[in-house]
Amino acid sequence: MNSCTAPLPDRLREQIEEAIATGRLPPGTRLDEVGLAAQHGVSRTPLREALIQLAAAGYIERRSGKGWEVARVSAPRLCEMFEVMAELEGMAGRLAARRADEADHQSLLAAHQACQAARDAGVIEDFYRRNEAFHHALYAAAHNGFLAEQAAGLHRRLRPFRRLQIKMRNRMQTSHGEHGRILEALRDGDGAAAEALLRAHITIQGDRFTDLMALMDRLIPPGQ
Amino acid sequence: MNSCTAPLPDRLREQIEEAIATGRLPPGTRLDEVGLAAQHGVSRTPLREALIQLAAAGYIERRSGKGWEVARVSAPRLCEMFEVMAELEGMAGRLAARRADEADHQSLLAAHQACQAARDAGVIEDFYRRNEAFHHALYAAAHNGFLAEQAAGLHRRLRPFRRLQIKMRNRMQTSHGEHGRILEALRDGDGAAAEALLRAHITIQGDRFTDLMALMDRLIPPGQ
DNA sequence: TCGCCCATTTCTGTATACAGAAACTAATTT
DNA sequence: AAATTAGTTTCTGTATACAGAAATGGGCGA
Repeated sequence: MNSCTAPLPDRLREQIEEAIATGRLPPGTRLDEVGLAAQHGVSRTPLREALIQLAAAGYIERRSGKGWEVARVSAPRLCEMFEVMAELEGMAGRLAARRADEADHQSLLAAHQACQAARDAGVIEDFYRRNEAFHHALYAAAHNGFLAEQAAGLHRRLRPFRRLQIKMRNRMQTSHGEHGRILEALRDGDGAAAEALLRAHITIQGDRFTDLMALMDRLIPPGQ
Repeated sequence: MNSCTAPLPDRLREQIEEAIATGRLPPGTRLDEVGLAAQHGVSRTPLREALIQLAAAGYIERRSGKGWEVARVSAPRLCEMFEVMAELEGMAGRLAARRADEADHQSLLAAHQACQAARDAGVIEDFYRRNEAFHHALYAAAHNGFLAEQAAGLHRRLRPFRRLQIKMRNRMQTSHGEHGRILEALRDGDGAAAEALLRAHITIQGDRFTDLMALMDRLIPPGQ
């Protein structure tokens, strides 16, 4: 069990983050230090470190003296986060259009084709992972390491919601089509087009907004 | 001494962050847990919590098993961070231009006039603080809480470098002038103009880039 | 004189102990 | 019967203890 060499707190953080992302720990869940520690077979010290890091990333919140709870992401808050995500993606596209080298274009194309394969196979989970890889390739192509970190972090934090989104009917189809047009713009070195396409690709609007709001109810527990 | 009611780790974090920002703990400084704990009169536990939070925010880095050290911000890295900062500021401006209400405009004007007073008095430290307040007013006017948090965090992290910048000759003058033009664009509801002005206001280019690079040498210790 | 190896020491990572605060329960009073 | 309060219990925040790893320094050998 302890064969993994990664630091203990990091592993705990990943496990808890995964539990939050998959909904096993829904928003508002109270996190008990002793309970979680016992559950993971460690003492409170490394577990606390994991919780502190999760709180710093915004996954959980600490109510002073009252313990930790999984962050409740309100609908307006979620819109705000997607709005920032759209901006970062657009920025990455704009920069990638003029900075991407041949290797970057290759990575993007490979990721795009992997998405296509998953779409054709109809395996949502595969498409979901490869879609993430596509966006990471984009961040790399922008050649701004700090932007890549920030964008990847926010992308990761929005994971559970995107997961819901992508299950919507035809979302795989339309998403893949948008990726294709983005690739074209990048190939043409058209930064403005890439930026606009990526903003639109991320932005929640119209039906997709309503869909997401409807789906959010499934994530938020009845209490409060 | 212990009259403050803020949680102990938060106070430690602020103090250490301040020490890093002011250069009392220059990049590359090794941070010793027992030493810092003794120095602050606390045990290692709350101090470790502060260090974990600082690491999460990027102020310090942990080399597994080898302790902590103040993050070395390379010149390219710094450019990347300013590039993202420029994007966030531009975004805030674009949003503020169409979302700001009368109270927001009042806050911005008040902050602007406070800057003007500090500029006329020639007190750099005052101008520095009020400049920060101006930008915070801008974030608030954008009416995106998440953006405000992200922008404020990055702004804070770039503090030491902006501090150096602002000491440059005439920087107070030009900065204040730019603020004035930004206010006009916001008043006119001209989002594109506000975005462009704020991008340019933040972006490091030309002489300012060279200035900053020259000044960075004063921050980076001789070692390595 | 330079390099290598071993012992010592320091420091990190983790576990545990303890005090104080918060939450919960139950009993008593209005 | 409902509300309030006292007692109990649980949990957080902090301190301390301990083991293992890394860094340091001295001594020995080439």
